[in-house]
Amino acid sequence: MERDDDLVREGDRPSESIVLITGFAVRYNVLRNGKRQITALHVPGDFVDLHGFLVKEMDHAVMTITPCTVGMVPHETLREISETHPHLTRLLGVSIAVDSAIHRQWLVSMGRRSAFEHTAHLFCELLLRLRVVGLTTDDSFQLPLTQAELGDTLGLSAVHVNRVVQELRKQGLITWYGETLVIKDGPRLQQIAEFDPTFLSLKTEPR
Amino acid sequence: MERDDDLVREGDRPSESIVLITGFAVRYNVLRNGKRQITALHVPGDFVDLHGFLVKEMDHAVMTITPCTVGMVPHETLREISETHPHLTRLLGVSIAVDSAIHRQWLVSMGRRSAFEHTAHLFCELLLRLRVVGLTTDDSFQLPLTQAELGDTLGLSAVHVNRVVQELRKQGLITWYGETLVIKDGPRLQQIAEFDPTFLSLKTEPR
DNA sequence: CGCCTTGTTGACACCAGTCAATTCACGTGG
DNA sequence: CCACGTGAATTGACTGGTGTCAACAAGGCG
Repeated sequence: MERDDDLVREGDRPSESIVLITGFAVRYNVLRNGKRQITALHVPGDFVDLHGFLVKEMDHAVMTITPCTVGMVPHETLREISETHPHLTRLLGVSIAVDSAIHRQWLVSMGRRSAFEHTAHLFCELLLRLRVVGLTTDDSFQLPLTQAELGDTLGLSAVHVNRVVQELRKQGLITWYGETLVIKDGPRLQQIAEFDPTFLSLKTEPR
Repeated sequence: MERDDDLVREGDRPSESIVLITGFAVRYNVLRNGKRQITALHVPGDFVDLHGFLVKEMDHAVMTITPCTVGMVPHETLREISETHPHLTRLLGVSIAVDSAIHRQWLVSMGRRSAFEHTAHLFCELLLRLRVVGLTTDDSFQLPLTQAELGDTLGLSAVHVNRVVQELRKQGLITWYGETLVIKDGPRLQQIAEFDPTFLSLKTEPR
C-alpha cells in the first residue's frame, strides 16, 4: 500500500482485521471544524484493527503514513481461534491491553504534562516500542511523521510542535534530521517525561 | 467499601479482578509534581480491573469516590473461563473494547476540543452509560464528583472547571445541584460536544 | 461554635494557538 | 544544469484560553 491510503474508514463495518507488517499507520478522528486527533500510532507488528472484530461500527479511521505491507485476518478466522485456541485468544487480549496502557499514558500526557514533556514522553515510547520489534539502531529510529502530523498526535499546533522540537534539540536531547530521530540523552529525556518503561511490559503467563 | 478507598495501587500485581456493583470509582495516575490525571470513570456494572489479568504490574491506581460494593473474580477463574467458555471470553473482550473506544474519545476531547466542549462531551457520555445500567431518571443522574475531581478527569484546573460549569448553566444546558446533574438540553449539548452515541454501541454477535 | 471541604470570584501570568511571511529541501521539467 | 513548484519547516507578532494565586462564601459535621 502507498502512503496516505485508508485502511479503515469511519463508519466501516470491517469483516477482517489488519496486521501491520512494515510501515507506519495512524488511527484518527476528524471533527467538524477540520481539526484532527490521532489516537494511535501503529508500528510494524501491531494488530491495527483488532477491536473492529468486537465493535459494530468503526467510529474512526486508520490510514497509512508510509508505504506499508499488511496482512489481513478474516474475522471468521478470529472467531474460530477464539473458540478453539484459548491461549491465542489470550495473546489477542494482551495486545488490546497494551494498546490500552498506551492510551492511558497518552491521556496523562495530554491532560497533565506540558507540551515539552508530552513530546519527550512520546519519543521515549516510540524508542521502546520500535526497539522491541528491532527497528532501532542504538538510540535512533525512523520517524516518518511531519511536524503537522506529530501535532495531531500530541494535540498541539504544528507551529508549537516546531518550537518544542527546537527546544529539545537545543537542550541536546534529540536530533531529528530527515526521517531519522536520534535520542541523544535517553536518561534525561525519560526523566523529563517521567517515562516509566514498565507500562509496556507484560506478564508472561503460563500457557 | 467506603469513599476514597484504594481498590488497586500502582505497582500491585493483583490476583483477582474487580466488578463494580454499586458506586463510582476512578482510575488515575499521579505525577511527581502532584498533578493527577484520572484516566477512567467507572460506573456500576463496569469490570474495573480486567486488564490486571493480562498485564504484569499495575502502572496506575484505582480508588472509590463513593461508598461502593464490589465483586471479586480470581484470575484463576478468569483463566478457566478463557479456556472453556469462548463466548464469555468474547464478552470480556468486548468490555475491553468499549473501554478502549471511550479512551479514544477522551483523547480526542483532550487534544482537540475546548474545555467547554470537552466537559459537554463527558456529560453526554455519562448520561448514556448510566442510562444503559438504569441509573438515570429522565435526563438526570447522580454525579458524585467534586469539581476538583472533574478537573483531574478533564485535564483542567478546578478553577476553570468552575468557569465552564457556570457557562453550561448560564446557557441552560445543565443543572447541577448537590450530586444531581440534569441535562436540560441534550440535543444541543450533543451538538456542542460533537457527541456520537454510536461509539458506545456494540456488535451483537451470534453465540 | 469553629473547622474543613467545596464552590465561587477576580486579577494576573503564561503556555500554546493563529496568522502570515519566509526559508528550506527536493523533485520535475525545460 | 538550472529555474521553478510544492510541501515542510521555521520565524515573528499577536491573541486568547487556561492556569495560578489568593481571598471569600457556603455548608456539613464533630
